[in-house]
Amino acid sequence: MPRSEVSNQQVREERRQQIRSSALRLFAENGLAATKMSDIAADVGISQGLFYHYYPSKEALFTELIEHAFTTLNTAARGLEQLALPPAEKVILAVKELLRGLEEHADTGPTYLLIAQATASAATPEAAKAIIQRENRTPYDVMARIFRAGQAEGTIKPFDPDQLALVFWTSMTGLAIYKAAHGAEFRAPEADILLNLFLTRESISAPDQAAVTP
Amino acid sequence: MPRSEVSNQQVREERRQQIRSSALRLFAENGLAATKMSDIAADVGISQGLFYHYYPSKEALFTELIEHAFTTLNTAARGLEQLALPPAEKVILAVKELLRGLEEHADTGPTYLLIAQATASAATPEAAKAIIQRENRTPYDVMARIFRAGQAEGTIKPFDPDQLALVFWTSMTGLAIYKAAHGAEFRAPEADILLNLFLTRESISAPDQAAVTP
DNA sequence: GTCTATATCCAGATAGAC
DNA sequence: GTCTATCTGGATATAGAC
Repeated sequence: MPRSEVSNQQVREERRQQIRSSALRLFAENGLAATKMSDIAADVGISQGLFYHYYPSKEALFTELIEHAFTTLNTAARGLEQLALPPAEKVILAVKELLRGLEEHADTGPTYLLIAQATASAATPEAAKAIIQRENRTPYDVMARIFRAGQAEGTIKPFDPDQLALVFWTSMTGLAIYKAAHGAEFRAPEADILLNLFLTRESISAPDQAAVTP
Repeated sequence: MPRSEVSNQQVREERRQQIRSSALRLFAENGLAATKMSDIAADVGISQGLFYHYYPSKEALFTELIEHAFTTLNTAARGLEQLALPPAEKVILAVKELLRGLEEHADTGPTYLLIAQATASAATPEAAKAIIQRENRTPYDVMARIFRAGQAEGTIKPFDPDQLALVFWTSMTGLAIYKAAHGAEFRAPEADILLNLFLTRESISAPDQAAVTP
């Protein structure tokens, strides 16, 4: 295979990546319908026509982004579950990584937002809905299992593990929305605040009483 | 004033109320751009043309809904703050009322969602943005003051009150999104789970260890 | 007040030159 | 691969009859 062909494929995939990167942020902030092709093209720095050499339609791009988002999220969730750590440590790691991602990594917030929006909206393309239907429960199930294991050890608070998982993920979604709304001003809360939701006193995260300024 | 004129005005305001009620739910679920005039008209049960006898445009309706949403929310927040109750009791009341509203009252979830979406999206009409700019901080400020007062009494956990307020409201937003996505299946989490975020052990909400099923 | 029919506009997608 | 110009469909908003 001549060098030029390899290079062409590389260039093509890079362009697609540029498009996904711009579109992820725009879709997450404004939704599918309110994001215009002209917005995406302008953000990438290409003409509107050229977009269609990389994706057949706006909906196809959106659907591919949903698939990417779930792959990222569910791979991370399953990886977390299989780490050789006690359950409470997995929760600590998850909260810290998610909050750090929200604050530092440009794609983390948009990824959750895209999923949250697409799940809630009736206007989501059918192909994307099918992916959501298939992949949606994994993060909740993984966290519920980790919470249940921690309760057996006494390190996780004795609430219904499904409800704890619900609160865990909806808190992250809520923070992602807030970040989308407030942008650069956003500072993620201390991990200890959220960890107090889940961990018992016996675990490491008791708040420091001396930190209060009356 | 003849009876018919009074009646006419009443009917007119009722119609506007019907329109707002339908539109609130549709805008909250799908966003401004993805909600078509035909959707709203069909949901209300009127023709598309008739809508324009009650509102001059889709954006004007959206803006009025944003104004209503903030009036409701901020009136409730200020009312809570002025109750003759200890701070911890205000927090308990707020969490329970919000969770109950989310589960039982059709407008509660959409109200938070509409605000969250409109705040995050660049496609929000300018008139609505102005309202958001003016009203947005009130709920956060109110909760932060209540938390601070509770910390002085030792009933609220000694974390940064602004961060506690952030977690408080973003949790509610996240739950509202989840409810929009999952509809009838949604069951709000136990208030005690969220209250554990805020209240110290000295307050009433220690989890019941016996409730765990190992 | 209410509907049907229609004008206008704009966004998604295509065609064809370079 | 990339752009400009254009087609087409559909959504907002208006006009006019009842």
